[in-house]
Amino acid sequence: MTQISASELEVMDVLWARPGLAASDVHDALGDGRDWNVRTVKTFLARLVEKGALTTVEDGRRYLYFPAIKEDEYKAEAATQFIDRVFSGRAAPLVAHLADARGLTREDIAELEKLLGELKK
Amino acid sequence: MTQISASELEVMDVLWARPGLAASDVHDALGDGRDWNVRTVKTFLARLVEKGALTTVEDGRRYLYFPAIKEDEYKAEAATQFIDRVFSGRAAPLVAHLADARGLTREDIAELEKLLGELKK
DNA sequence: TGTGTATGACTACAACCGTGGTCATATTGC
DNA sequence: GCAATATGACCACGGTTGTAGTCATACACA
Repeated sequence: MTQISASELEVMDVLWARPGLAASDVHDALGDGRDWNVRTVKTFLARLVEKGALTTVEDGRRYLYFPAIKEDEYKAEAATQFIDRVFSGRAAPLVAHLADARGLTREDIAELEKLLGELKK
Repeated sequence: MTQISASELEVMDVLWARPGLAASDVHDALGDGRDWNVRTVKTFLARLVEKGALTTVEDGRRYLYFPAIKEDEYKAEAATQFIDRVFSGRAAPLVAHLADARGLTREDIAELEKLLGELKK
């Protein structure tokens, strides 16, 4: 439902992993490869609050940020939307494309098999 | 690579299925549920040409549109990007989410199993 | 032969996105 | 106590996207 951009999602990932960070902590946590200006990160945080994806708790003169939506639910929804949009709702072709495009690892395959085994029950 | 929006992708889908349509034919083919104004469709077509996703052939005083990129290649790339963006590059969690979110059909599961069988070879 | 209609070229415009600047203020380290 | 720094509030700006409008022209039919 809530439309979250790619960059915003990176911010969400940080906060799903460690809820309750302040803006500068999020900035630090993004560190690797992502050298956004702190203000850029703050813009994303503000937009995520506007969109209802984060909530804030005041902590002195700053805010702590908490996810307002569940990671699993958001990602399941995103996956569904993506498959609908690109693969007309069919999951199998997606997996086939992945296999083609990047070669699933032996572990991926094992994991998928295990999953399918469970699904059959 | 080429950035194609969700709406533009619907147009591409029409032309991947039936290359060489004119703008008004694309408009008609979209019909179901999609009641974009013809001009809107033309805007998408023009943008797709700009982006190098379509090429045109003159046909009297109108254009026929042809895909300039392959459906399979584009979708494989899109799938890879999506998984990287949302699932840190791991395919299995995606399938798990799908199973959760929408319930894969028995056919989906069978198809995936067949696929995995082939991949193991 | 004049008028509606299809078509392409160009234009518009608001919302969203990536990116960060400005300004006022609060805090902290010397 | 004062200067550097951190923080939030607000603003900016160009690119993309969804959604068409306008204009000139070309054909098709009455």
